[in-house]
Amino acid sequence: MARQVSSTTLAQAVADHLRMRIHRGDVSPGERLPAERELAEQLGVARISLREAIRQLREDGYVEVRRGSTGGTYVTELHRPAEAWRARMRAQAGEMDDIIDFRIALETETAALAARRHTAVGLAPVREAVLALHDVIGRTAFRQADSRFHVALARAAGNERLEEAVESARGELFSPRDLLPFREPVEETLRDHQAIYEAVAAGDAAAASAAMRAHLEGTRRQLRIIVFGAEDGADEVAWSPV
Amino acid sequence: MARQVSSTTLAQAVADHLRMRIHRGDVSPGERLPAERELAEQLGVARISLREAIRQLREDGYVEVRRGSTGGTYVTELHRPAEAWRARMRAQAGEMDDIIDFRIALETETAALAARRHTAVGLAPVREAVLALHDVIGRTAFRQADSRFHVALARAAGNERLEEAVESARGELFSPRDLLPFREPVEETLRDHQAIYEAVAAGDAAAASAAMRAHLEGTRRQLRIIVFGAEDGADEVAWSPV
DNA sequence: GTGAATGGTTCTCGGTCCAGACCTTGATCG
DNA sequence: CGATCAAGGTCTGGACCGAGAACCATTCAC
Repeated sequence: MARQVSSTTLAQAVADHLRMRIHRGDVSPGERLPAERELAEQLGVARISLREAIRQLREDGYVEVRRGSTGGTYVTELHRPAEAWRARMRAQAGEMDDIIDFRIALETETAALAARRHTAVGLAPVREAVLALHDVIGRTAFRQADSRFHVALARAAGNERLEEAVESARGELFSPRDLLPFREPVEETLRDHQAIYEAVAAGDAAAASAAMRAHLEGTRRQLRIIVFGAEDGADEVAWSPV
Repeated sequence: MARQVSSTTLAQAVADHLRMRIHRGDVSPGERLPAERELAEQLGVARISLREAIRQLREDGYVEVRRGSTGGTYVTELHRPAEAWRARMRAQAGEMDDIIDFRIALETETAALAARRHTAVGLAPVREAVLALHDVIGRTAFRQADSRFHVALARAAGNERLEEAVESARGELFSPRDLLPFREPVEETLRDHQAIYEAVAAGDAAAASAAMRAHLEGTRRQLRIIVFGAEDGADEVAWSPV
């Protein structure tokens, strides 16, 4: 009966939104955000609120601001936020697993729903995202193709609540993959996405769900290596799909 | 790139919080909320913000306010909100199924996690909630015991994100069960809860997940009858657990 | 050097929120 | 019957936030 309730300031909401978009890879290191006046209008907020949000992101090392005619708000290489994220995951041991478990809950069922409701038109973006991963050059394109796949699949499932929750949960993980050597995750991700797509396209809900679970358990292993530096406890993953 | 971002007023947040608590059955028809000054302090907001929230709830027919020494804010019989909810679900056909599908995603995995992590101490509240349903007299007690079970199970799963999401999704459904004849849902719910509890206590994640799915599909059937008045399309439920 | 595009700053108006004081209502008890 | 008390109802002053608009400062291309 005693939980605290609070509202969010607009600047905070904008900062969260932008941070999530950076985490998800919608905008990548080196890229420039739209000009303040323009972005404020796009988001439907006053410029001063957007500026306060940018100030927060700058303090956390997500963006750098330059003035002048080629100026603007540029996304950094994200070294500092990535390291801060890693430190936080190390400090609060269970949190990373909780996020992954949450994603498993959402995305296995998302894959199953997409398989049951699959339509050619709904699956087209999913297929494109799978193909895009083949031609990927560089981390930026990799992260964007990866994100596109999961979001497209959520949309194909046709459930707005699931789609929003998937996007939100994905925003809590992100960038530290850039700290990994590059070849392996791409190949593994490519293989997993392919398998999920095929199961969904075949209308096999159980297989789609199982493939998604396997994919996310693979993500968990990767993140464990990144965060903790060694592959400990990687065998407790072997329980059968529910 | 063009999504709108917005903040919430504190009064709106408080109203949503209280409405959800009523939906979930934490406070039942006829019960009195704490005095305004007291409740405002509990929630950590100014009295004027709480009053604005109560004004909203009063307009929607959730509460009645009486003055004097036995006065206070009383929860109504909820006839009007229940009817409004039903009308909304009829108008937006897919929404009810989306909410149920969302709950299935969250709660099947919650049950599986609880089964894998089961500890005697964590399961005690779940067991109590199952037993409470045996002794239930009246709708109020039924709804509270039902709610207690799901929340206790989410807590036993030990994942805060899942727990919050489960509570939030449950807040979107609720009360219309009171419009049903009373005996059947109790017996069905009792049987389902018992099955879920036994699977969790046995550490059988797959069985717990399947039992939860069956329970929620049963809920879907009940709600279909309540909202649409007939049992249509009740057979498309028969696909096997994933 | 000039122009254009950008971020930086300041002002005003209205809305939100808080804290506190005070008023009104209605049940109850001496 | 009247006093009391616990509850909701109302008002005020001040702090802060958000929207909108105008203007300042910096940088770069030409």
